[in-house]
Amino acid sequence: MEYKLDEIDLKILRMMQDNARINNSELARELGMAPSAVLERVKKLEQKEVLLAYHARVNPTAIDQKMLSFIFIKVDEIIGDEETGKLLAEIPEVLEVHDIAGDDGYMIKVRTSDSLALVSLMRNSLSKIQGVISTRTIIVLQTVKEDNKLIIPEKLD
Amino acid sequence: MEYKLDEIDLKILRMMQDNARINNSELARELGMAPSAVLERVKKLEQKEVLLAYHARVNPTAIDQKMLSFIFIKVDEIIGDEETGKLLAEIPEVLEVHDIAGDDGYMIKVRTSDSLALVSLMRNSLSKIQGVISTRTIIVLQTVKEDNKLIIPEKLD
DNA sequence: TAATAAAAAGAATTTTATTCAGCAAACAAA
DNA sequence: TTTGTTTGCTGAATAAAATTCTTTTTATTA
Repeated sequence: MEYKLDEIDLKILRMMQDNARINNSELARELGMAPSAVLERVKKLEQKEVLLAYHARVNPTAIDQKMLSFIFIKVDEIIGDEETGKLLAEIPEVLEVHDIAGDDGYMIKVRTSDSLALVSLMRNSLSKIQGVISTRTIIVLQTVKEDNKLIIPEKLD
Repeated sequence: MEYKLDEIDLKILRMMQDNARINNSELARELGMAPSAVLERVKKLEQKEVLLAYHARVNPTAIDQKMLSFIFIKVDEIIGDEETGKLLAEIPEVLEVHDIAGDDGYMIKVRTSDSLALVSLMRNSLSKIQGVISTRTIIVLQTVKEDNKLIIPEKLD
């Protein structure tokens, strides 16, 4: 399942990360390669799960999801901790689920329309999940940056 | 600058969020509309900043960015707090910067290759930013979910 | 070095993007 | 209501891109 990325692959990743809707011909032009060759590389990158998905980033305020919060969730270790994470991930308002070090268990990222919706999510969804002992909520007042663009190196050794 | 989204817009957003590389003809087919009409809508959504960007999601492990952490950053309130957020956002390893409630100041999301790189980032970049008083780091052991897909409603009132 | 495999180029064909004219519904103002 | 205006759609024409396949080149390795 190993796959070594060369400079061309990394360039492709960089361009696709910046603009996932760039067309194949444009990619090929920028790389100085034939479109067919580039297409093959892209398909291979998808197949090897280097390129995981292409997402449009939607403005949350435009669809009335003005509230962002992070919630630390302490989990009963005796209950299946693995399972708890999966259940959290199934909640649509939950955008991210991270298993964290320390005794907190999980940290999740949640978007809701407002604080009322957050409270009802916690009451109706979170608290019903097996193994959830307690929660601590961090309220985001303002987001300064939120592109999840990774640093793509020039080359990998 | 207001813009009310109808059901068709919301369908477009949903499809684009799921697969940003869907082509315009396919969109049109699914919507039962002419490609030209759909194209116009997409352009308008971009122009109105409802569609903010299109990102390829790259597998972090494939490019050797195995470590994920969140850092709480306490900021001297007397120094320009606004400014501090911007400076944090400029660090490429910093994927997200959130201004949070309470006395912590900011919470940032950081990806590095390993813990060494994290430490050096904190020493070389974070600590040099004006106004940063202290930091508290949360280490992510494992990520269960990390698509930042919002809930797109059927309709908006 | 010859054989084999992998990657790229190039060409042909299908599909898509893009532009634009024309039409109809919605809207606003008189 | 009437008129003029705007908005959003269709449909057609053309340019551009995607996709497939064959050939060629480059790398790999036995």
